[in-house]
Amino acid sequence: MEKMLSQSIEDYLKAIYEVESSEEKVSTSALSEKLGVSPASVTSMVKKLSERKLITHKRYQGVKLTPAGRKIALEIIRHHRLVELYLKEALGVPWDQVHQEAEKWEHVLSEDLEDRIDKFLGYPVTDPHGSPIPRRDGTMIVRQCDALVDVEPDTLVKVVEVSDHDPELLRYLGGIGLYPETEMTVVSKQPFKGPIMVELTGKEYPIGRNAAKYILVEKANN
Amino acid sequence: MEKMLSQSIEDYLKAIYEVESSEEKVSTSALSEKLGVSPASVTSMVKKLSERKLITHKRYQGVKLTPAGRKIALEIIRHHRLVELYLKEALGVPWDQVHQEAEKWEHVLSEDLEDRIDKFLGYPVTDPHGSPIPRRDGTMIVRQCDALVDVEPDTLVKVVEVSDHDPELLRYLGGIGLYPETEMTVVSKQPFKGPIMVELTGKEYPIGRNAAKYILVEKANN
DNA sequence: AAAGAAATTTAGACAAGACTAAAATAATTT
DNA sequence: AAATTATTTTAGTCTTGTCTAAATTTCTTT
Repeated sequence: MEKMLSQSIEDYLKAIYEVESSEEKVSTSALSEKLGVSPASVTSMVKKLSERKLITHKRYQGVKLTPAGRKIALEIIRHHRLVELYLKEALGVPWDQVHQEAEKWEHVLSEDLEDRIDKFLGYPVTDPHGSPIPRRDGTMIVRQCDALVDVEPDTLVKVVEVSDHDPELLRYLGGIGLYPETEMTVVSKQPFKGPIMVELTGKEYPIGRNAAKYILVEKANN
Repeated sequence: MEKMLSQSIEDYLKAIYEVESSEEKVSTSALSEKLGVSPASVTSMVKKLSERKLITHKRYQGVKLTPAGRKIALEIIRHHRLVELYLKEALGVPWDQVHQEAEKWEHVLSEDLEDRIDKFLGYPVTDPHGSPIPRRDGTMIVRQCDALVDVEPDTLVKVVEVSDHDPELLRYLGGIGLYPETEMTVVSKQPFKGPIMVELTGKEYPIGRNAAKYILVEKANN
């Protein structure tokens, strides 16, 4: 018996999940930033979500998802990632555009359609950016990997995941052939916070330090 | 340069278009009924739509779409019908369910995705219920046809269109093999407002008078 | 033509979710 | 430790779209 949740609530829960994944504390300001909404708005929504037992909250100390809240967040993320992959596979939408489309579609996907899409795609486990797709039961496989920016030069790595939030970065990476599963060598890290040079398909390309934070890799078994 | 319209506004414009197609006047109560909101709510939305020049309105006399309003209504209907057909063709959603899914999807379809779906489907002209799909330029082909309820017995007809609003009716019709393009013979009209008997694939089936209002047919060239 | 019924509009309230400005608390610097 | 700065919360407002109840207008009946 699914309760009907507003799109706003779904967006907040998803944002909280995502901040929880990368930061220690889920602060009001982090959510404000992420959702493009004023801090005051976050506070009032946080109050509502607490009342509904979807998060816990101690004044001035950030929020945490309850199991119920996490379940919903993962369901939305599942929708999002299935839709991303579906749009790419079935309709040929380029990988730098699927994210913004999915932001809208994730909220209108029925369970029935979710299942049909899942089946059509052959029960996939990752989306076009390499992010794991949560299962229907609210579990998700998390892989151990490193940010490209932290990898030492002269290492052969395999791309695991690329953040989907910056279309321009995705276009650049797509242009040089850098996708999840791509293997490449970290050649050097230029000094003074300069770019990281990587080699793939025989050529060298620069990747900015900031961008390299959002590219997750694992050491390839060379 | 598309103005961003709320889902409510889109729903009202679509409802007005649909009522305009079948009734003389688009009354407050008809919209109230169709949209499932109170008459008072309709009045206040009507005021807003008038101000935006999407409809014209004379107090106590119903509303009319302006060309701008009609363009938007047809765009939403185009989305709706493309999505209906797409869900059926690409994902195998049964024809009695596509309507309610499309009610949600029609509001989140980008122009780019609209084009991709249109192309995928081979630029179709009708949806799964036989309704014409408006073109991108805001035009729509309207066909001349009769309600099944008005057809004289002993006539060979071809089904043109079936209303998509009652899933149960659609399931029944699907069960007896009655779809758009199906040819059948009107055998008799039972007295005392009894059902209409039709023959298709060698068998006779009853269709209620009320249902028969929502089945549009044309005389087949026998 | 007047009375009653039906439809429409007005008036006022409410919920969701956003905002700004100001107050309260926490963190940082001196 | 006090002062300054940053973060968070409170208080109050706004917009959108809904509602109910009451008033108005139109339609129908006699």
